[in-house]
Amino acid sequence: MDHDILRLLDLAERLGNLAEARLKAVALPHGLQPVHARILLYLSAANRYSNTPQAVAEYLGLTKGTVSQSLILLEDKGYLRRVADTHDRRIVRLEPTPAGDDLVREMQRRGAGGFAVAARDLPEGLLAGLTQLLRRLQQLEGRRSFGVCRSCRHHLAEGRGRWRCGLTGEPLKAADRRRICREHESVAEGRDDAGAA
Amino acid sequence: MDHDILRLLDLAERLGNLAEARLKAVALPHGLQPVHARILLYLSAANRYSNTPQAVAEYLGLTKGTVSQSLILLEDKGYLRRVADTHDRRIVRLEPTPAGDDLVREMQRRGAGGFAVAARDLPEGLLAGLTQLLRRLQQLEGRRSFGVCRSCRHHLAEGRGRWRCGLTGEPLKAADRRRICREHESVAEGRDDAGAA
DNA sequence: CATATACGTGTCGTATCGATACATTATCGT
DNA sequence: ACGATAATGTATCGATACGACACGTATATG
Repeated sequence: MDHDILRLLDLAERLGNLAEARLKAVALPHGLQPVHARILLYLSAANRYSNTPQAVAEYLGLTKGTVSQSLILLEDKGYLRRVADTHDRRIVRLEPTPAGDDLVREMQRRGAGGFAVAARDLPEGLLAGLTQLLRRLQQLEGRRSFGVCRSCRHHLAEGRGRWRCGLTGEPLKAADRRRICREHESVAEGRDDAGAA
Repeated sequence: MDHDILRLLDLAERLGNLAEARLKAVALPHGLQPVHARILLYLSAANRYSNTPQAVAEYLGLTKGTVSQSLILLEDKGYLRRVADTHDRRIVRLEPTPAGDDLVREMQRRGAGGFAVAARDLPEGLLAGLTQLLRRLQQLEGRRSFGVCRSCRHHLAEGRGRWRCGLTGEPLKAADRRRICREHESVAEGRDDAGAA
């Protein structure tokens, strides 16, 4: 059993290497490194509570300083812009520019190209199983889970296609529910009983 | 479908990050970086055709130059030793010293510690599915698969607990069959064993 | 209202990794 | 024996990641 988890993590690392190599091939011609690509990809999927430098650092497991430098580069190249928050003036919001959105789409297209064939006929619960594993490990390490809004324990359905975030009280649009949230908490596994969802 | 593979790769990267952080915590007190730890872990699992600097570089997706420097450090610290090959004197074999084996065991123990709980009750085919995916992607990228000997198309059973490698013609001991081989090729298409070992 | 504390962000200096290019040595094919 | 090929090692260079510090803002406390 100990060996299984180790082999899983080794597989994850090697898969990650492949993904990074692919990302690099797409990003390098634009003068970007894989890290920059990952930041842009995250920001294109993050919701309005989660598009700050701090959130980027936590998501990718980097320090603020490291992220800050990458953000400067991305802004200089015109792939994202900083927007001052209106309510809390400490906070800087990061929004991909149209050029940034284009690049994200290109990376998704060329990143998936060819790979999609390889992903056919894979076991049903692969995605769900991996997600579950990641959640648990991140909880063990005291890190945020960064799940999609819809799967959060604070996500409230109010009927007739209306939803609300129980943490902030704000209403949620359909598109919001698919985005990544920094405040995400798993539904069933708030406690450490590790019960299968 | 396109999105599924992208989410899978994103999950893999994040899992890999966690694994690397854990590895770092174990390796740093010994004056080693995560990369050095991964090299040592690979060498402890590689078979006699696959314990060369070149193989390490291919397995981890690094260049020879990078690996060469890490090997110097690992040798200086006494965790591995270089052994000249008797038949082909260009080749240098890398073998963990007893101290290196100890460190590998410590990393396996402390790396799995705590994580093993998280791996309970995961879907059955998770390991096999990930292995299969990795094989296919590596084949697409023209990279070697580095599977375990037993799952290779060159692996021949001769009955009565005797096996042979169809590529080199050499007989295989039981322990050899569990090791990672650089010349590994998948059996047919897909039918890999994830090696419940 | 004044102060103290916490938080988010950005900057600078340092260490280390990873890649490219080149040099060296050994083996293999003819 | 000789050129081609392959594996390894070395040197240099760019870039990333980290840590410590500084600054402005928000929030709590009296």
